[in-house]
Amino acid sequence: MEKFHKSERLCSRKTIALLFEKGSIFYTSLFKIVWTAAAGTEEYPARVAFSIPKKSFRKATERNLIRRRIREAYRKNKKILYEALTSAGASVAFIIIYRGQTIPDYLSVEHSMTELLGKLPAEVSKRDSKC
RNA sequence: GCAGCAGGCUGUUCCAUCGUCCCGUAUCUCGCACAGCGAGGUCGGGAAGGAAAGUCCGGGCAAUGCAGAGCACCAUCCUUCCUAACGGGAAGAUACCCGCGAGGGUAUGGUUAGUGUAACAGAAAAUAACCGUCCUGACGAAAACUGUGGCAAGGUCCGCCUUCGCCAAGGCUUCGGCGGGCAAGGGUGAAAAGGCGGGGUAAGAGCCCACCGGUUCCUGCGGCGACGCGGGAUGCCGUACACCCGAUGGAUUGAAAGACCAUGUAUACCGGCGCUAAGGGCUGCUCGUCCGAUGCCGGGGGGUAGGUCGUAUGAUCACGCCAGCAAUGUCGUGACUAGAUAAAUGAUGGAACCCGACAGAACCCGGCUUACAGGCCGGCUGCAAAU
Repeated sequence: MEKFHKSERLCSRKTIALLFEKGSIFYTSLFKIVWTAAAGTEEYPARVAFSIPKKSFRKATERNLIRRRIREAYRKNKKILYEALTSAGASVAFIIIYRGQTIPDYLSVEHSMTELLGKLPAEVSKRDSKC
């Protein structure tokens, strides 16, 4: 199923603040990702939040449109991430921040999203091996 | 028909699949401490705007706080009405400006009192004088004219008369600079010393007079009123803005307000001792008055994360009747119309057309302002044509 529950989203303001303080960062063509390893007690292996900077997009309608497209792309493709994470036995919390300066169409968002979701488990295992 | 004026309404639609938030006294499954609660599914219903925006006014709601006096500050300012209230709205008043017109825009408490300012231009922005105009002034120059007196020559009826003649002083004219009068005309300006005509004068001027416009006072009628239409007297009269004077209003914070539950620890709060200095107390300052840090002792409840309420039945919306020019109000009937809390409307495929503007709720209302593709409705004006 391609649902998107509340428990899959990042809801706590405290963990978001913590992420920006201590999280690891990597980039894809459209996004900046801030992530950290999670406790692993949750129902789902990942919790996510989306952010579009107010600096680039002054109008609320524009930010809404971009966030909805990103979220839709995540919802449709999250199973790639989930499979990789459950097989590795890891769980993460992360924020996707949009980097572009123009409003993207859905196809380019989806393309960049699959790139991101492939990259994130690799980053996680890379850090695990370091430690 | 074309061009325009003011106003009102509207703000892409449909189908399929997947997904988000909320609601349900619909239903199924699972868990637990099992008349219940929680999680998930299925079914049904609902899910952004006319400006949701700017946060510019006015309220509601909430917390804190409030002896008083003086001075200052800010906002508002024609009238009547509407409204919970407003700096908003409706209907009007007066003046000026724009438009052929339908109409539109701007201004508005008081002050013939006082003070200040008035860019640029202009002579001058208020004890006016550049050009101009005049000489009731003195002086100089010029040449023509005029009469008077004297001289000369000539004539003579011996009274005087005549002269392109000469001299003297004057008149008049013109010019020059000096001095003075004037506020008519010109030009400048947002604004130029009430307007216009006559008398008057050297020339002029409210200097005087008639009419007109205004000021102040008295007064009749109409209007709830701002005011309007008149009558009488007075007097000779600049404009704008600010200060000024008056009336009314002004506590602060803002839903991250605030209330509660649960959890179990920095120190709010109270009392005493001590200290009385900073500081705080309804916009600011001063006076006055009240409180009063730190420290010590005792009492005592709270930080952070989470949840519930606040939080959507309201100055609500729709329709109708009545009252009113209208804003709006009374009454009746019906409706329930987003409620999130890192924050909900999207994606994909297809179809239609005029190919979709400005733009996203965050405590809630009433306004104002700003942004905006297009479409619809009736009313009115001008022009053209027809009758």
